[in-house]
Amino acid sequence: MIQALRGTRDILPEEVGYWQLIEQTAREILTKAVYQEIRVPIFEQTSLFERGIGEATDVVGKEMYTFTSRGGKTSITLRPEGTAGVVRSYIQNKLHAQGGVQRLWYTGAMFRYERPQAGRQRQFHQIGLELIGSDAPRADVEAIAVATEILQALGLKNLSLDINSVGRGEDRQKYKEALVAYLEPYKAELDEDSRDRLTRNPLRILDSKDRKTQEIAQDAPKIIDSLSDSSKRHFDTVLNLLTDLGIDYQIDHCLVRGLDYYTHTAFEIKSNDLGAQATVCGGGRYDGLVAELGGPDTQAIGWAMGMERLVLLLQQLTESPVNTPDFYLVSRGAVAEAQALLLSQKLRQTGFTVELDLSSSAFGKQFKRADRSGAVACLVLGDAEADNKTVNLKWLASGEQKAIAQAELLGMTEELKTRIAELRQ
RNA sequence: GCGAGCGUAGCCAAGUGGUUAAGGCAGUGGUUUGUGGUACCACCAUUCGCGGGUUCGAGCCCCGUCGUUCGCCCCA
Repeated sequence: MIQALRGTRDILPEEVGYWQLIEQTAREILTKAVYQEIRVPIFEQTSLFERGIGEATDVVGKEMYTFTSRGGKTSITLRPEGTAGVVRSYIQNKLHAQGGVQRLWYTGAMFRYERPQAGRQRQFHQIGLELIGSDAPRADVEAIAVATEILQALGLKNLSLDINSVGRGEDRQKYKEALVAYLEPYKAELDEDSRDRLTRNPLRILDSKDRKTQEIAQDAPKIIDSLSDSSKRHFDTVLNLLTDLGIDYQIDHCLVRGLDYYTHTAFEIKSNDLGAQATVCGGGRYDGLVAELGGPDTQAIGWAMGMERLVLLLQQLTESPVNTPDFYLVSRGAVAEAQALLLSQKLRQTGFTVELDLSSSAFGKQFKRADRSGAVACLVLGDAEADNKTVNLKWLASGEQKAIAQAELLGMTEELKTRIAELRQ
């Protein structure tokens, strides 16, 4: 038997309602904030991610699905995240020439070669937002606010917003030096990974889960103290505006995100109800990325949410929304079955959901299936009804039924809709 | 890449070396060939992920392998 590859999975009908709910909710809120959907390719030239995300990052270093195109010349990579592709498109299509800011959002599959675990897969799905062309602190807060609105609209609880500023390039360089200077004397006591990172990517040491390393990191210099005045002012303004909007946050001095392009604001929204992979939404400002990828000097901020993780949370809260029919059509006998088929189509055209039993089996069997389908009402068509063009309308909850002309049934749409809506309560 | 747990039917499972592999859900047929939800009856794994080994005998023990889950790393 051929199975789905490790780290990929099927989203079956019983689960897909959650996905549709998330997509629909996000789409509504994003649309109200006048974000426009953008759809970009699922694979790109490898160098886009190498330059955009950073060669030293884990994502680029060991997690990308990279292959050579058939011609043998181009190195191609399945996108491991959404921002790089959107920014490439922004530059290539000269969206900056339209002036002002671009408010964009996207959704789709991302790919990273990692060991699967709870809330982590090799093919996973994100919904993300990019607000390109503003360096205003209000942009940071708008982006975060839209994220929290979506999460709130989904009814998710126990979420917390962690935020930090990683400053701009110069700030970070200065901080890196201070941090390395502080850590150097403790080198022997750090865990192995952190020792490696001392030269390669010292900021990430702050994030280590090793006990001893955490203790040492506690007293390390804070990045905030290395920020320039303007960077500090930006961060303070963002925090004040969050407070104005009533959005709670914790400053996490150790929050350093794994992609190189982040500047200034970095944030994560986490849940207590997930396993080790607790981040539901992550993002930040990326003021240097557009220029780095060959576009004009342009500031921007964005985030991405992990759809699988949202689904995990929703599953804890609600039953999967299911599509149950208004009518289940029971029929038997050649003429009756043909009429039932036609009737099902006409009912659909007037706005009902209709399931047609295709079995020709005994009425008893068909009623049993009608029950299981969760239908509100049954329409019964046998030889007798077929002869005089009637149909038996049976309300399944009460068992009440009556014969009615097919033409008449099709004319009482509003009355039926009201009745069905009542019975669905 | 590293560590730990788990693989018995479509799903949930009992079973810890000794004849025929419990049970439940779902499914199919029937009691009931023009009326469902309840009830009752029947059917539904020659086989326990796969390969090898130990043994008179293996779902059960051992080795390998594949899959899966959780964790490390990293991130959504």
